[in-house]
Amino acid sequence: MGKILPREFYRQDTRKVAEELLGKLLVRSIDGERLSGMIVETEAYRGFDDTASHAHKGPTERCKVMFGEAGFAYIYITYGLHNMLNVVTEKTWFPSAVLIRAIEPVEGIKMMAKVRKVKSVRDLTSGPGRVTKALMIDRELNGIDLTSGGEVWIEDTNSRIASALGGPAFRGGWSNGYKVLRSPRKGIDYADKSSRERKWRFYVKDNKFVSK
DNA sequence: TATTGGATCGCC
DNA sequence: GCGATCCAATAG
Repeated sequence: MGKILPREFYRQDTRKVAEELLGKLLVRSIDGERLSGMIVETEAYRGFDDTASHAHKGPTERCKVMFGEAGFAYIYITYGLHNMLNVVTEKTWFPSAVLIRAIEPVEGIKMMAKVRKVKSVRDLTSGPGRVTKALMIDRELNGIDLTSGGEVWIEDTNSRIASALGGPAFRGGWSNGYKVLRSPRKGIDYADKSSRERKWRFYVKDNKFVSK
């Protein structure tokens, strides 16, 4: 079993956390069963001058978790139907979080498929709304601690990769390492120019679970 | 209190 | 390409 990432990890610069989360294992414990996947795509939302961030004008009822302690979950609904999972980063009162946009399924793939009702494995978790649906994460879990090993947490993956090598989820090159690419963030046309231009989306090159 | 528009997805 | 779907944010 991998080691649960401690609060110190989340207290680092949001862009560093976003990049370092790639390759880590996102775990959902449900009825004693593990559902999990490797994180392959993230986005950083950071500070008062980032007009793409919900929190740039200050705390509101929805986004107040982003102003709290690092290592907690910020979960909200967008477009009236999709739950988005973020991890809070950096210092208290500095609004910052990383959006988990895609994972590569590792454990509990059958259960994910049951919940998602899609044809291909690729469609299970290749987008932020798909990730939360597959892992049965919704805003009931907003504000939970991600460092205490309760319902949701993130693990180091070294031992996990070893045990999973050769498994179906790993065809495609995890055993050979991976390259990180970055780009502007998605779906933020409403933000100002400098915010739109920031390359705060991080993803694993050539991984098929990265969203389109 | 009313209006508006999303950190998307899935089907046409 | 477009409709779904509903809540938070803002304006009045």
